[in-house]
Amino acid sequence: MKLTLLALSYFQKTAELQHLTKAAEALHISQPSLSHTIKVLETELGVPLFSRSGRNIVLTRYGEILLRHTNRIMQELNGAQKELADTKEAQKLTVTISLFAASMIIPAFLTRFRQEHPDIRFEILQQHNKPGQTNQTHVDLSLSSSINPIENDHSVTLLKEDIMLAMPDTDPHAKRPSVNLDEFEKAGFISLEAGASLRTITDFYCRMAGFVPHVVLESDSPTTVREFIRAGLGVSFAPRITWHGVGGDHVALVPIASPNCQRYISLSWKKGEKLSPPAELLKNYIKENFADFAREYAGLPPKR
Amino acid sequence: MKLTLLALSYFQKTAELQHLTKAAEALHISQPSLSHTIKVLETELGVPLFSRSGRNIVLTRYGEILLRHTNRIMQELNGAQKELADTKEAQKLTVTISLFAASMIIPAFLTRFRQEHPDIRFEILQQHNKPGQTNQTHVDLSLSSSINPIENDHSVTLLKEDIMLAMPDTDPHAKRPSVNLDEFEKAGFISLEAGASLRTITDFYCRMAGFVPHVVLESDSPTTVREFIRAGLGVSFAPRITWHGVGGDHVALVPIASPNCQRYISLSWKKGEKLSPPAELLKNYIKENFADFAREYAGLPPKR
DNA sequence: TAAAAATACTCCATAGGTATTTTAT
DNA sequence: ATAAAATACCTATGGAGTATTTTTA
Repeated sequence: MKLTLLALSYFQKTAELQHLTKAAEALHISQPSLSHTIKVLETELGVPLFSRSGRNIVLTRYGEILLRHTNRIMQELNGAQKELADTKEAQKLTVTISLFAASMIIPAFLTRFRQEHPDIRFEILQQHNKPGQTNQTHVDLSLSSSINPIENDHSVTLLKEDIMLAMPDTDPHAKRPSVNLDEFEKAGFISLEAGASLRTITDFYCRMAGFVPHVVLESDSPTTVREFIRAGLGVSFAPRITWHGVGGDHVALVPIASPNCQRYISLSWKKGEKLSPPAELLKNYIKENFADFAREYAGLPPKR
Repeated sequence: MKLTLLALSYFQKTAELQHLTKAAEALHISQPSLSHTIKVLETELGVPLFSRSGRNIVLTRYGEILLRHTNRIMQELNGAQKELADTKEAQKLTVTISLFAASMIIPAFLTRFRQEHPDIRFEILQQHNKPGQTNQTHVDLSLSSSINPIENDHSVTLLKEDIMLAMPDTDPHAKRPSVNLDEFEKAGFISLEAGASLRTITDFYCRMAGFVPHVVLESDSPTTVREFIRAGLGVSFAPRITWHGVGGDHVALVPIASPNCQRYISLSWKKGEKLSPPAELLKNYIKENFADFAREYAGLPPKR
């Protein structure tokens, strides 16, 4: 295939003007060059596209056929370039956020942010640790949790929260002011899938209490977990603030006296690379407002 | 514009397989070459098309956009090539005929030919001597008329016919067995446009008779001419055989005694170049059958 | 004769190749 | 250790140029 878009666009212009010299001028190339390119195109297609009519040239029937298709091809090509440019432009206003924690609370939080910056768009990624898909897409910000606070040049700790136990209000422990984790060695746990950030933390606390939790069901949504608890399927760890939705009718939240179960929610951003303006904006907004927003969301008073 | 169809087709294949090495193999080029071509394409468009996912590659959102458009472009391109090939094929079965004479009789004649060769198609050109349009299209056969018979390596004379005068049957000359042309020195003539083959011949005969015809109206269709004669607008030269349609109700055809007015219809074909099989077929068919067909058409007995 | 297209040649940008390195399983 | 992509560097084809010739109004 020797066909090129260049040759086709030259052909298109030449067909429009039906005049080699003028077309060459309009295309900013020399007349012999255009003449040659057209000839190559004709040889390649095996049909004459133009025929001389006196001093000038006119399209042959083949030329007319090719012109129709060429017009559509060029239109398609321009459409592609325009769509790419538009998408690229839109992407500049998009902040990509990777969520390893606090996924319940984030939609409401971002909704509040959007009231101040309605032109900024978000892209939320939650499909972590999926095999074979080392999520390549560049990520501006990410929210995660850990046992100890994180503080470095590309991360900041936003919030410390206690991890409680959620259980049916029919459970013998439900009325107690607090429980010890080792009392639940034999209990069935409903928890996040292995590898998730909270799961790693709670597994650690269970090991501290001297057992490996017996997981009866894995789910990644607090609302779903609540339904299972209510149905009596088991108990679940419940971060006091960000999983506030777990509590409610027939589900009791009990503090854990020992070990001292807590986690830290932290925000990280791209290291080295400079954040886009909208991402920088959102980063600062999260730093300043996330903790208060979360406590308010959980019905607690603002801290400090 | 550095975009090439080649690069797009490579991209298309690579997108389909999401695998550089396999795509390179399928495209019969080396992997580094393909890698490079894709990179150039990405630079040209200013967006990443693929991103690495572990060992392999996956389309980015930009890649998906481009792929949609590329598929349409390639489809359009294949459509163009197919349509050109089909047209070229059809053209092989088309005979192009240029008519300078006998245009009235030709449709009926070709209809008879088509009964024997229904797959052959015709292209009839009649717009002669149009300024600026030296009809470029290649012509297989042409029919023309002249005062003297033509016989050479690319022409043959088909028919000799008398040229008569057509006039309203109310004209004083209409009942005469024959007339002399000089009697019509003052008459109004209806004739073909200047430059037409018959017009050139009749102008010559008028000059022989000592006058320049006073043309009141030009028309190129015998049926139209007949209507004008019937309306009393003037008289007209009428070749006895090929213009047979001129005679009829209220229009008389009178032989010309002096000068001896006649013309020869001849067939010419491309000189030097070989005729296509259908054109050769039609050439021979015309040579053998045109004269008899014309005489029959004119209600005359076959000659010789 | 002059305007247009075609031809002849020269040059260089780029598609394509081979060899090698980097990246990730 | 191996499969895949990326990089480095070299080669050669074809697109573009200038100069010239051919065609035709």
